[in-house]
Formats: sequence, C-alpha cells, structure tokens
Amino acid sequence: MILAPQFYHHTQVVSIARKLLGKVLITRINGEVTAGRIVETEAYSFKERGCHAYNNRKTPRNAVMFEAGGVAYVYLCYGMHNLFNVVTNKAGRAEAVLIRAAEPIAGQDIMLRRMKAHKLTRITSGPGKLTRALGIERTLNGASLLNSAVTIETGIPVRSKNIIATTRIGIDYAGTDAMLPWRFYVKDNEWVSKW
DNA sequence: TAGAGGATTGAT
DNA sequence: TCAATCCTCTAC
Repeated sequence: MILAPQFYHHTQVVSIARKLLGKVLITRINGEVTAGRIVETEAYSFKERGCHAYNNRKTPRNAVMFEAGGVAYVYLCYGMHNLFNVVTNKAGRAEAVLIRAAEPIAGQDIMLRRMKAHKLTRITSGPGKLTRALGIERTLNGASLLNSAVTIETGIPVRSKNIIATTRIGIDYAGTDAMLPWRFYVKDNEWVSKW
C-alpha cells in the first residue's frame, strides 16, 4: 500500500527518517520494476548546516525541497552519483530524508545488470549505488512519490530496539551540526553501507 | 564567467 | 590514499 501524503507532511523530519526504515522503495523505469526495503536513512533540515537548504537558502538545485512533502529530490554528487531524497514537511519548510541503503526484494536480476554485478551482495549499500541499482536519475527530481515512477509503500515495521542512531556521513563542513545523531539504520543488517 | 568543491565510490 | 567527473554556487 502506497504511503499516504500525511506521512510526508509530518513536521519532524527526524521522526520520518526513523519511520522510513522497513518501508519499501519501488521504481518502475521503462517497464522494469525493482524494489528495496529501506535499511538506512539520514535526516536533513533547513535548520542545520548539513542541509542544502540551510537558513532557507533556495537555489535552482534545491528548490524541490521547499515543496510540500511527498516528492523526490534527486541531485548529482561528486559529478557522478545521483542521490535520492524524500522531501518532507509542509511547503516552505525545506526538510528531506536521504535514502542511503536498501535490501533488494524485487527485480534483483535487473539490479545486477545495472550494476554489472554477478552476485547479489552489497549492490545497494550506499546512496550512489542505491540509485544506480534502482534506476533513479535526476529526471525524477520533483516527481511525486504517490503516483510516479518512484513510490514508497508500507513494509515490515522495524522494532525501535533494532534502530541505531549515529552521526551523518560526509558532512564535516557542517561544524557542530555534523554531530547531530540524524543517521538511522537497521541493526545487524548486511545491506547497511560501510564507511 | 572562471574557479573551487562536493550528502561517493572503487581501485591502489 | 586517491582519482574519476561534472554540476552547482560564489565571487569577481
């Protein structure tokens, strides 16, 4: 069942980042369906320096973050990786959840082909690899998560005792905000990214 | 309009 | 430890 718009309109992005663990990310690209169970997320808010929209700074790139929750924010990182985010909160409140890793549950053969891999190990364990395996590209930036090529559906809930909170990856430039425990992953899950 | 740098990854 | 690779933003 596709998540309702209300799920994304919640005003606490950190809460949504936790709840997204266990949910199922589904893509339908050129008729090819792939799906993964989300096992790792990070929260970003206009209130802190790790976020592209810090201090309500709006640019052509991050404009999608200022829309009402429930759309995709896809951007290019390091000139070669597409990173997939879920926009949350109400319009004008720029917050988003970065999906960092997922456990393949459908279309594994398609993912293997996209990754040029032969074994179903660690092909989605990282934000750049995840988008490649699922076929997510920047053309999906701004797409609705309710009825487009990318949707998120209910899955098996993760018990809170199995959710680990740590600091986020790769945002040393954010100063003290880099210390916020806004990264969440499923305990002992082999699909969580290593760093 | 030029220049610096990045929410990464995989090979060395 | 480092290169690949190119878009985005800032400063001039």
